[in-house]
Amino acid sequence: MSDNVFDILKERGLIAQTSDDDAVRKMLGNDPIVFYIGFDSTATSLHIGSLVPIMAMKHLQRAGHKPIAIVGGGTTMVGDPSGKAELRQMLTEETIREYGRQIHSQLDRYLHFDGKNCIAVDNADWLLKLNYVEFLRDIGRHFSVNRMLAAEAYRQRMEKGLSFIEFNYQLLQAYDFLYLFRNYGCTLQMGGDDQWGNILAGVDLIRRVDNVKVEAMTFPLLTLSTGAKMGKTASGTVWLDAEKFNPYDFYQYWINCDDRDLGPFLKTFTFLSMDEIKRLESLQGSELREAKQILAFEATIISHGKSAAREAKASSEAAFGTGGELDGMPTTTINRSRLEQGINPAELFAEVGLTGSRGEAKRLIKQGGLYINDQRIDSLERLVNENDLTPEGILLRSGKKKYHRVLAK
RNA sequence: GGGCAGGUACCAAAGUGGUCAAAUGGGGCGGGCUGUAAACCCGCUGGGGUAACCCUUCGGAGGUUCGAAUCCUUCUCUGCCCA
Repeated sequence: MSDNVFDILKERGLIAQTSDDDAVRKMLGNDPIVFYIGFDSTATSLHIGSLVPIMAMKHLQRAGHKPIAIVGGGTTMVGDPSGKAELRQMLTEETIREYGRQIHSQLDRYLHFDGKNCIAVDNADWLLKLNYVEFLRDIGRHFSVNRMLAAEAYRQRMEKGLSFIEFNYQLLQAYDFLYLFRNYGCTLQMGGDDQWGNILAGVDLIRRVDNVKVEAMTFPLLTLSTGAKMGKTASGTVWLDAEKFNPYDFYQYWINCDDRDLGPFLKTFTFLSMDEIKRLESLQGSELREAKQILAFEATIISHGKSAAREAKASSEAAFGTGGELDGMPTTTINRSRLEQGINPAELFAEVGLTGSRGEAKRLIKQGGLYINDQRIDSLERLVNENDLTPEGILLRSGKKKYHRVLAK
């Protein structure tokens, strides 16, 4: 098999479209190139959806190419209408900066910015300085409104309405590419397939103003076999930040994936060899659990490191099988005196976040959905007290698989 | 700027003075069956309370009324048509 990273991405199903397959393959097979992906600063943390571009960047990085990550302070101020049903909430400049800082440090964990072979830039640095009229004359004139309106991304929005600010997003993203091309020699932009239009706009722009052919590549948008969008669970969005989304829960997210998603997930979210992946995919029935454990372990290592992954794995095994330590389990420590008095379980479950409210906890108790140390709570009268305290603490469970450990001090 | 139609819970969408914490569908959650999977069946789905009941919610703010998601005023946002 070829060691051209293009072929690796292709084999893993990570390529949706390119501007020119042969040209892209050739450029990736030769000397190191500079490429970029943009990340919006719309939240304090990236979520699992950003993992696809991150993995792709890592693949190219491993092959010796030089990544640039744009943390999009400038473009975020405008807001990308692609794939959005309506105008999204406008964030203040200050908020966007703060989000950008956090996202920058997260990306750093994956990519290790060194300021030279791997850098992060904020497009606010150049976009905010643009002069409006000058920009219109130099850049705006290269964009055909007719053509933009024909694009799927905008056509959808013709129904719901599209504000002028959003309509400009594409110009700014195209300009980013031009800027990076001129200042960093960046010749390839990648992104999710929903970005195809925006990315191509940049390719076109560079061809028109600098008469150079640069390239574009997009990744397929991962949807689950159930049709749902990836990355939502009962505990909310699957964030990449360990503070916002516990590594144990992260591990469980992968364990709980649908059988049908296993193969694509292994290819996309781990660096396992294709041979190994083929072996895992061929497993049948309950053996698939083993494959899911490997998926979960590998994916957790990439995002949270080896020791967190080990803890998560051990806790998962402790909760669902035999043996293993519970140390990676989300844990809350409470005052021993409260146990001595006895705690209303509804209160405790709500407090540790296993249920959204006491009312919900009570409902679940009535439905037989809450457990203490794997024993169903069968009465609203029951209190949690010292007798429930095991050497491992008290293991609370909501439903089949949401666990939380309580320690007393 | 003018005219019209709208803003209801996570989403979509009923409701047009009390019987509305608000139909229905989706989603989500719990139970059963399983493999920590899918499909399927049953149940739940604002907060507090064992309960009676209390509190908060129908774009925002005022008002009418014994009583408002429902009527009035005003503000605001969105869509459509005209300019």
